[in-house]
Amino acid sequence: MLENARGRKSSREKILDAAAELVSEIGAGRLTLDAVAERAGLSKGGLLYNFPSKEALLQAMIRRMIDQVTESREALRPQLKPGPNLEARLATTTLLNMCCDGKMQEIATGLMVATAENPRLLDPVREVISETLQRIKSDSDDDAALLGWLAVEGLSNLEMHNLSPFSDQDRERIVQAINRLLTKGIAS
Amino acid sequence: MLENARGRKSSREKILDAAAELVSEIGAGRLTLDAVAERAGLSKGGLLYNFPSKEALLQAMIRRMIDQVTESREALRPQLKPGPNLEARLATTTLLNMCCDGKMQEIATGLMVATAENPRLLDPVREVISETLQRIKSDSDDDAALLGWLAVEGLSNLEMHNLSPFSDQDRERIVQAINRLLTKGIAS
DNA sequence: GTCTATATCAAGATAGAC
DNA sequence: GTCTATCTTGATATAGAC
Repeated sequence: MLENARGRKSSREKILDAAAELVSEIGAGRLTLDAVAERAGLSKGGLLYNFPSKEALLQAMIRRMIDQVTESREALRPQLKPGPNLEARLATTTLLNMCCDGKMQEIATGLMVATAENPRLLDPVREVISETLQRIKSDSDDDAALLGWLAVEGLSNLEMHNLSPFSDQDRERIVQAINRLLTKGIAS
Repeated sequence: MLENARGRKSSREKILDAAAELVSEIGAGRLTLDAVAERAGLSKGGLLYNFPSKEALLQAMIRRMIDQVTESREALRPQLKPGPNLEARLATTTLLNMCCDGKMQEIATGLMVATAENPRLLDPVREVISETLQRIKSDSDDDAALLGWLAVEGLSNLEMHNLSPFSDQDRERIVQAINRLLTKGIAS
């Protein structure tokens, strides 16, 4: 899907890669078509052939980020043992994994550009989040699942913006506490 | 502090108000000095006398947002009954209150502009978050406080970007669950 | 499908009058 | 302290050649 018959990345993919890299390197507000074109190894005209406007490019960036998250979650599904709060565990683990390999930064800053340029670009994200909530609700009885999910949202948001005050040790304890919450629930 | 001897707002304050309003109305990426000046009721020259550059304006916006959060927290302090996890309860309640009156949106989008233009503008925010963590750690023994705080961070982040999938009913349940967590801890 | 050249414009910032 | 006028830059987008 991502490569053509010869096994080489399409211009489209190269452009999206370049844009994602740039956004995490130079910051969201400084993403320009010139820079993207140069990084992707083609001219601005070539870029604008593939994406007729900057907004089209941003839209495609968001779309791809969403698809990556979904893919990660489904790749993880067969590895988790069934049990209570499975969907919540899937959602949280997926997010936590992404934080570590730098992808999350790209996603965050990508979203940043999106909201800065045009809040409507976030519509597909809204939809995914809504679906995730349904999923989590559909397989959990208590509120622990929601709390755990929200805590991970909070943690990854902080990490996305380089605002996390936690040491590695702190983070490890927190992750374990969230897992405990998802398996044992809130004290009654 | 915010008003001069005649009880009228200073230009500085009018400008900061205007900028905050605009950011929540037209989006972070579209905040221009022209627009701010017009909304504040003065010329661009006048604006640039008060804030010599756009970056200076953004910096002041961030500063004021932080101060508002701190003030809210300290105003709340005498109203909460002492007990376990007081600092965590203060932090979470403050955040949750701000979400409701629209201020939070302004803050969020303000931060958005900041990161888009220049990640370093977030340095003071980093500092505040770090202080908050110290505060919370210093008066709680378990991890429930951290989890509750993170969950509220997650919730308010979603609400800040208009991404919250929760109904009023959902939200109410979640807030209660967080309070339960902060008073009763995680099941062991 | 990709390139170069160019039109167009918006925005930040400066200078100097009042 | 605020205004108007102007400079300058940088970025999106178009047009048409290859």
